[in-house]
Formats: sequence, C-alpha cells, structure tokens
Amino acid sequence: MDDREVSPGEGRQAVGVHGVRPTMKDVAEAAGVGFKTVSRVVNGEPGVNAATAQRVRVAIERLGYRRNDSARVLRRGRTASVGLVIEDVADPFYSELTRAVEEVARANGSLVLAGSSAEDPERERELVQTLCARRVDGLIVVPAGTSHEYLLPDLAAGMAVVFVDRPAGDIDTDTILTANALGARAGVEHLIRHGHRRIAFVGDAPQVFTAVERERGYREALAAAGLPADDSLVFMGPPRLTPIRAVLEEMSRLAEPPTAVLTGNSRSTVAVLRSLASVDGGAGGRRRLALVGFDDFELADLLVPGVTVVAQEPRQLGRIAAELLFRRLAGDHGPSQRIELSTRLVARGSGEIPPPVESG
Amino acid sequence: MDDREVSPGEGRQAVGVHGVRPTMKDVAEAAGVGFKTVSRVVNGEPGVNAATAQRVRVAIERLGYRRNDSARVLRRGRTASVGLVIEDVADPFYSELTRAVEEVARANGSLVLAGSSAEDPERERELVQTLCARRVDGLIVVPAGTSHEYLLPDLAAGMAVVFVDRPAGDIDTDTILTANALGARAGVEHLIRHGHRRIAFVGDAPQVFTAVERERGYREALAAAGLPADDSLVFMGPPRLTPIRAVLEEMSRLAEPPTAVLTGNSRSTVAVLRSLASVDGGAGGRRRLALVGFDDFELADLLVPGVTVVAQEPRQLGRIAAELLFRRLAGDHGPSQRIELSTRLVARGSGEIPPPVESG
DNA sequence: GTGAAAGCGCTAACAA
DNA sequence: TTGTTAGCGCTTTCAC
Repeated sequence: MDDREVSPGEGRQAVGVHGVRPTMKDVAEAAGVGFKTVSRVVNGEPGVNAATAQRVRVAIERLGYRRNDSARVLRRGRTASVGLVIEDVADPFYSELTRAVEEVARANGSLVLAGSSAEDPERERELVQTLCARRVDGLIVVPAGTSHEYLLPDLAAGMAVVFVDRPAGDIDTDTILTANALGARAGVEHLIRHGHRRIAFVGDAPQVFTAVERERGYREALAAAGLPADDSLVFMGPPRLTPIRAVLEEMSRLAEPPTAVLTGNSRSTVAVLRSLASVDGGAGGRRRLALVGFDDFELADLLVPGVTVVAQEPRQLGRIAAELLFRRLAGDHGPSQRIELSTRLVARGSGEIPPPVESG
Repeated sequence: MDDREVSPGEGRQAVGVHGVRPTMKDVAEAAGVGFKTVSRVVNGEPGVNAATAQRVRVAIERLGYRRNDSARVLRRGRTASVGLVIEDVADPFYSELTRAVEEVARANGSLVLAGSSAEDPERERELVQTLCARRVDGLIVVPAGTSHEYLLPDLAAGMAVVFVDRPAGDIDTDTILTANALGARAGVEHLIRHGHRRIAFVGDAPQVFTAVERERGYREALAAAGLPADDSLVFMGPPRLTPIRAVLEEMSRLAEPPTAVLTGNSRSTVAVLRSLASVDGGAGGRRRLALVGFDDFELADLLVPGVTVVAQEPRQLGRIAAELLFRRLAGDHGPSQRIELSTRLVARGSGEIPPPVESG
C-alpha cells in the first residue's frame, strides 16, 4: 500500500490540510478497500470481515475522518433532530421545559435545534420556517403568534408538530397545556377560603393565551363565590416592575383596596414581591397583602413569608410533548390529542395571610 | 400551462401528498421555467425577469415548496449553525449564557444546536462529535472533561471552537473565563474586612475547574491576611442539600466554628441557605453565619437578609464567546485568546453580618 | 436573462 | 464478503 498518494490527511498527524475534510472515498483509498465497505464500518453494519474492518478503522483514525451527516441526511430523509421554539431560554419555566425535551430527544437519538421567539410572532415564524428548511423531523412549539397555517405544507409532508403551553391558532395539532383556568380558580378559592373578598389579579398581557385563561379562572372563582368582579382590581400587562408597582399603588388607594392578589406568572409574582418590599419597607410598614402566585419558582420557600403558589410542571410539559412527538415520528397517526396537566397548590404562608380586621 | 401534470402538490390546497416534498425541479415544471431560475428566485439572486420571478413565486406558494437546507449545506459546505455544549440548560447560569449565544447567532444568521452534558465527560464527547458530524460551523463548549484531543481533526478542518467558563484540557483554543480566583479572593477579603477570622468554604466537586480556582482564591485571601488555612473548614463536593447540611452541622460543632462562609456557586449558596433556614428556624435560633455566595441569583435581594454575592456575568460570557466565534468564522486567524471577565461584589446584607462578640 | 451539466458525500439497491 | 451504480436536492460553472 502506498501512503504517499495525494489525499487529505497525509502525514503523521491525524490532521488534514486546513479546510479539507477526508471523505469516505479518501478513507477507502487509504485502506485499500471499496467505498461502500467504509460506509459499512462507519455505520456498524454487519457483513464486513474483521480484519478489513480493522484496516478501515485505522485509516479513519489516521485521517481523522468524520462522517458528514449533511450528506447522510440528504440521502436518508431523516435528520435525527427536532426543533424547539420557545419564548425565552433564560426564563426558568422554559429552560426546564427545554431540558426535559433534550432528555427525551437524547433517549431517541435525536438532537435539539432550539430558538427563542421573544414573544414575537414574526420571529416565531422565521424560526419555525428555518427549522423546517433544515428538515427537522419534528417540531415542538410554544407559539407567540395565533396563526399557524404556514405550517400546513410541512404537516402535509409528514413533519410532526406538537404545541406546548399554548394552543395553535388555526391548525389541528397535538397540544399539551396546563389547566390554566382551573389552576387560577383554585388559587382564588384558596384566598377566599382564608377570608378575602377583595382579590386583585395581576396577569400578563392579553395577547398571551395563558394570561387570558388564568384571568378567566380568576373570574370564575369570584362568580362562583358570589363576589363582584371589579375591573379596577385587574391588571393585564407585561410582567415588568414599573407598571406593576404603579398599578399596586393605585389599587391601594381605592376606597376598598384589595387584601389579596393572584399573580399570573412567576415574573409577575416577583415584580409584585419587589413592589411590596419597597412599599412595605420589608417587615414593618403597612398591612401585608396576601399573595398567591401562578407558577412556582426557586426560593419561593425561603422568602419570608414563603410564597404560596399554583405550581405548574414545566418538566412534565416538555417530557410529555417530546414523548408524544417521538410517538408520532414512530408512526402513531391517531387523531390529534389535547392534554391538560393539572396544577398543584403549594401553601407556604403568603397565601394564608388573613385580611386585616374590618376597621373602616 | 398545464397544471394537471403528475407532480406533488397537485390540487387546490398548498399541500403535497403525505410524505412527499416538492423540490426545485417540481416548482420549475409547475412554473414552466428552468431549474436554476427557481434557485435564483428562492435565494433572491439578481438577474431574473420580474414577471418570471412572479410566476415562480406563485408556483412555490401553490406547491408549498420549502428549500431543503440539507442539500444546500452539502453543496455549500457551511451549515449556518453553531453547536453549544453546556452542563445543564435548566441551570440559570447556563440558560442565560445560552440565551446570549442564541442572540449573537441570530444576528449572524445562524442557528444554535444545543445539548447538556450533565457534567459527564463521555456525554460531552458524544455531543461534540455529533455536532461535528453535523458540520456545525463552530462550537462553543463548557467542557465537562479534561481531554479534548479528539477535536484536533475538526480544528484542522477549519471548525472554530471557543471554550467558555472552563479551559480546554490539552488543546490550544480561544477561552473565555470568569476571574474565579480573584473573585473568590474578593469575597473572602470582604468577610475579613467585616471582622471574620474563621471563614469556611463550601465549593463544588474538585473535578470542576471553577471550584478549584475559587478554592485557590479563598486560600490566597486567607494567606494574604495572615490567617491559617484549616481544612476542616473546607468542603468540596456536589452542591446538594444533604451533604452540605451535614458538613455545616459538623463545622458548627468544632472547637472554633466558622463565623462566615464563602460558597462556590449559586447551587451551593442555596443549599447553605436552606440548611441555615432549617437549623436557625428562620429568624430566631442561634447566631447568624455571615455568607458570601459566588455567582448571583434571582431573588438574592429579596431574601432577609439579602445575600451578598460575587456576581459573574453569564450573558457576557456567552456573548463574548459567540462574538469571538463568529469573528473566527469570518476569517480572523489571529493567535488564540484567553479572556477573563472580572466579577463584581454585590453587598446585600448577609456578607456584612459581623462575627459574634468573643464570649466563649 | 436563462438553462444544462457536474458534483457535494453519503446510502440504497443491486451486482459480483 | 465486497464493490458498483444511481441518485438525494441543491449550488456552481459555464454555455447560450
């Protein structure tokens, strides 16, 4: 065998000329075997003589060969990757969900292509289209927008799609949701049970599906208890400190101020906590507002008082969505499913603060 | 033009036969133009008659055509994607870093293929190799292992690699780090300045690069202040509640128990906080241990007392790493860089608790 | 302005 | 057990 042939990777080191990748053909030449034999060895297919296989492996090592999956994908049609579109990886809710999806993907020999939409429908669409162009086998989407007809061609081509946390706008797909209304309702009922009659709701912007659902649950609970709905106790806006602090200020100046709050997600909860901390001046100051937060968060138990929450299960959401996706990819063509995961009320103190005694 | 030709996507809807994707050739036939003209339109290349282009666009719409990037990648050599290997997306430190990388990638027209190594060198290697097989243009790695020679062929083939948070084991690459030793040193000096002489260190496992560096900074600070190093005040282990609670128990029973602690990362910090909460019984109980945590975390300011931290900048880490990566991809072949980001001490209360008055 | 031909690196189908 | 041939769907090159 003559090793001096002109081929990448020549020399003693397992390095090629800069920018040149050895191919299966190069390996085949180096090992003095046919092209397809290398393919067999690389993919662990049976029917290769042990000695031949060994020679091939040596050549692979020497040349620093690495299979080009782009070519493989093109030929086989499957990419062994799934796309994930969420709102923001830096948000613990989504990063936990992401981790669960990753875990399931790994178990199924798949990689995750992820991107954050930043709550922007245009960006969501771009991301999804890019992922489709990459021919991901399946897609898990937390939609920011409400129209998803643009997915029809891909659906028709056999791509599996699962929506999580929020439903698709106008197409029929598998959907995994949290029982938002029920959860919010349970939170308000908890406050009512502890004596509250004036309960505020600080939710996310009304474009967000979950925000609206939770508001609905909030109103249902009030109605069921025969309490009046008062729009001056409801705030639907982005979970940022300044507007939330302002609205709490405003509510506190009402003739009948709220004695308790339900928040719509953990960002809102944190914003409310910060507002109260700065107003109450920590421990002292005015009377304490009871608080139940939708969505759990780390350290909720270490705050004083501990923060009572309606806990969701982002990991479950991600796991179940991914498992369903891979079931679809494995050939399950049953009718599309809509699964709702129930919430869990975790009492830690803030939600059990009684209203101040009536004193004018 | 005859629309009744046998081709995918026939019919009124923009959907193909299940599992069949229209190709450029299909679009070309439907539009009655050449193959290459479609390519020009799809890629926005100049030199196409406006009317022709319009006909092509209509055909694309009607067939629900979507470019196959796998084929494109195969031909062009670049994938417009970068790989990211971290320890765990669900950890806020890494999810923030991830978000920053995503942001920069997006600005450079790239997608992020991410995976968590779960602190397992084998898994890290698997992930990296998979990403290399996918021919990501570049790679950002938070290494779990200490040997990275397996990357040599890819490096030689022109793949850009940047290591973040921890250096590579045995190859020469760009590296972005936090000034771990200096940061830890600053934390200990802060405690010394507040009167402490018996300061414990609760760090991560000694396999973790950052843990060792921070321990070094801790010891340097003690030495510089002429304080003795006492191994019974040092714990290096996984940041889980049970072992940490046990070791704090143990330390508190020493003849000269510590009056302050420096923790090695935010998980350790939280574990220490939980241990103290369960031992102190909240506000009352025994005397308070002063605490400085390495790495900031959400709500550190809302706890009582606020938690003093040596803050790192995960976003900066991710941003700078990604920017450097894309600079490399753009052709910057300068010598490999090692950048250290400084930390910032944020005093919030827990680190300013004085030691108890000598009375024992 | 447009199109035909070649080939990216691999796998599937079929010889030998 | 091994090798040969034909594409996967696109971009590149070059001819019209």
